Amino acid sequence: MGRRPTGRPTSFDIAYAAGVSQPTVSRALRGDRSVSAETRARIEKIARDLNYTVDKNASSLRSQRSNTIALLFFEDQTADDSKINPFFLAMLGSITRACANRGLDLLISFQRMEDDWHLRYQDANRADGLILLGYGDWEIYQARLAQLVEQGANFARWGSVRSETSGATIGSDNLGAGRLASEHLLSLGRRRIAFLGHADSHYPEFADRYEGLCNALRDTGIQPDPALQFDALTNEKAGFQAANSLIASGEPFDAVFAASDLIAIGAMRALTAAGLAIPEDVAIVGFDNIPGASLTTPPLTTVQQDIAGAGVRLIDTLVAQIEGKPLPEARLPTRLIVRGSTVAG
Amino acid sequence: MGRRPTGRPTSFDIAYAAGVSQPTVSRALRGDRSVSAETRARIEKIARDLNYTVDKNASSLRSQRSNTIALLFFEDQTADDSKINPFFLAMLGSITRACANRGLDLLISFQRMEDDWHLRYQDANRADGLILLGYGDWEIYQARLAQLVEQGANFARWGSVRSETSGATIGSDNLGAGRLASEHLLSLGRRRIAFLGHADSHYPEFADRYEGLCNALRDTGIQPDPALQFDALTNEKAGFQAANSLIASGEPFDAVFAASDLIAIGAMRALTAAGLAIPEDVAIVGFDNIPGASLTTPPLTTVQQDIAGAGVRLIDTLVAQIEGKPLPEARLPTRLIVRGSTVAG
DNA sequence: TGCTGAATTGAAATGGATTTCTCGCCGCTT
DNA sequence: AAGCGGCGAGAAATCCATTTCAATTCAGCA
Repeated sequence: MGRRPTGRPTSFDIAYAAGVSQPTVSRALRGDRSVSAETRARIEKIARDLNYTVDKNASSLRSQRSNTIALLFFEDQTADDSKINPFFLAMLGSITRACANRGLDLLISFQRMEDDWHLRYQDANRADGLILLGYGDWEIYQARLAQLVEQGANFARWGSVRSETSGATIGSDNLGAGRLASEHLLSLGRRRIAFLGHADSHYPEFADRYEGLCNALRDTGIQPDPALQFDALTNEKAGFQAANSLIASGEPFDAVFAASDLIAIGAMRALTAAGLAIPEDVAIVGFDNIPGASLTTPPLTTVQQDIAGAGVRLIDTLVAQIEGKPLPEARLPTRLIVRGSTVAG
Repeated sequence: MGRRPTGRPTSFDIAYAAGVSQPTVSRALRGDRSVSAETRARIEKIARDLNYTVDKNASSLRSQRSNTIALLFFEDQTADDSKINPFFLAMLGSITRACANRGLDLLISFQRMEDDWHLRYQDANRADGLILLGYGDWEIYQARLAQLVEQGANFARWGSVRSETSGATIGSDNLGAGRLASEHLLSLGRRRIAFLGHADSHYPEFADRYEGLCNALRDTGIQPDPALQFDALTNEKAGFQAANSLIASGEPFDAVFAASDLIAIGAMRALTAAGLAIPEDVAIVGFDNIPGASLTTPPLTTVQQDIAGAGVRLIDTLVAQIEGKPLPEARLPTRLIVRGSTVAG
């Protein structure tokens, strides 16, 4: 509730104390160059002494710029509060930091993919732009995006850089990352690499990773075997089930490339339960390098995305879009973290 | 009074279309009872048709109420973006959901304990109230809190409910939780229980957990041994070091109560490295039930805090404070999650 | 000397809602 | 019939900074 009994000082109070007009105060504090250095210094001192801060609401109202960006986060499933995808949670930290460095405020909101989140901040004009973070069925997602574009909203999203999207998209080089992980497995002599994760166009990031795997296989002279691909959404249970399907299929395999760490963790449980030794019988690689990845037995080899860079890049892109400037490079490099799930010892 | 060809519609546009005055539109859409049901219905329909939403900036400016709360998050150490305490990250989801249910927007900001975070949102009046989430040296924390109180800020914080704080505090029943974990270990026949974590007044939550341990010991007729308490901040490295100190001390021990899961995970690494079998030689209990806790070898027995409830309670408390109503119960119950680190099999 | 233009600053308009004040009107009291 | 309370709605004031436009000063220059 605003209005403390004391009442905060306004720019008029500062102006009065400094013996200038109120607009001059506004200009001085905003760093407008048309105010003489001397006057500005005086005003700034008084503002500090009086503990004055500009009223963001008034400022935003007049200038139609809020210096705030809204982060929309959404998932397919889950209504369980506490089980948010750790990868996105980590991204949150990075985005927050990036906003702080640019002097932007961050408004955050969790939604489910099915919600009409595209309307929430459409133009309630609390935010200058949107960051979209989440995953889920691409069909639904795409429809929402189209509406945002139609509304003329500024937004940047995290996702597959390849899919023909409307709007600015930032993402890891999933194709390259898939290749990276696969070449690691191939270099270990593995030849029958199973892929756990959806590989269709509804989940473009996973599809890219799968394609990276296929490319690496072909380059080694191996024909990718569709029988070794098993659908899985990104959670432990899906990974567990997918691995069981793989085992039950009877297809021979000596390695698993999981589309995410959560899938990998579930899969490891299934593999171990089936009496398979990791990494001796089956080498396994995950994706994301979530905090828990180093805690599994054996520790999980995985692909690390550049989370710290992602936040900065997303904000940079969004700001560039708002200001109508050219957008920065969309693809971020990845790094392979080799642990015990592929290399014993 | 015609509508500008460009730009979103305003309340004037709605008023014109409905043949009423502009304040009437405002009242109708806010549910003010002084507008007849019939008029309101007409206005609401037109507003929907014209895709009108109230301008939050204008609304907040005039009413001095933003329907927004700010979440301030801070830690002692770390400037590493991606390594945010998983427990607080989980809390974030819960708080977000609670805000959404109450129609509140959430502004979020990460800070370091040393920063002057208490000033940032003091009265920049974007937010009606603050939620404080973090930990760190109580001396610094307390000083900041005092300033907030002095500024007349509304806030609710997560922390130790016992310490004489100014302002509304919500927290787990750490005393009871410490007893809970300890009684579990005692029931398993363990008698030399080491505590890893600060136990002094600078870290009140940890101190409470330690005191819970001491109480449980005394009730069983055992005198708590200060030689079995080792300082540790809440991260893996500190846990690793504390456990090594414990081992090096030569004190006999058959159980470890870690003040947090991160400490416990670090400690397990140290214990295992020293050739001690978990749980045979040493049983270990953590605190928080972070996502990784079930992934350790063996899986970690831990105390689970009511995260979903915490978000709701924090928001309820904050809103109650803003509206000057009586505050809800401050202490939340905890639950023991028994896993392999205390009970084999 | 008189004129031009850059540098500062002020007065007034502006942004879009909420709040206060006022008024007409209806039904009901006395 | 005069008086009164309450309801519904409009007019105007208000919230506080930003923006536009106009005014003043002073240096530079012909």
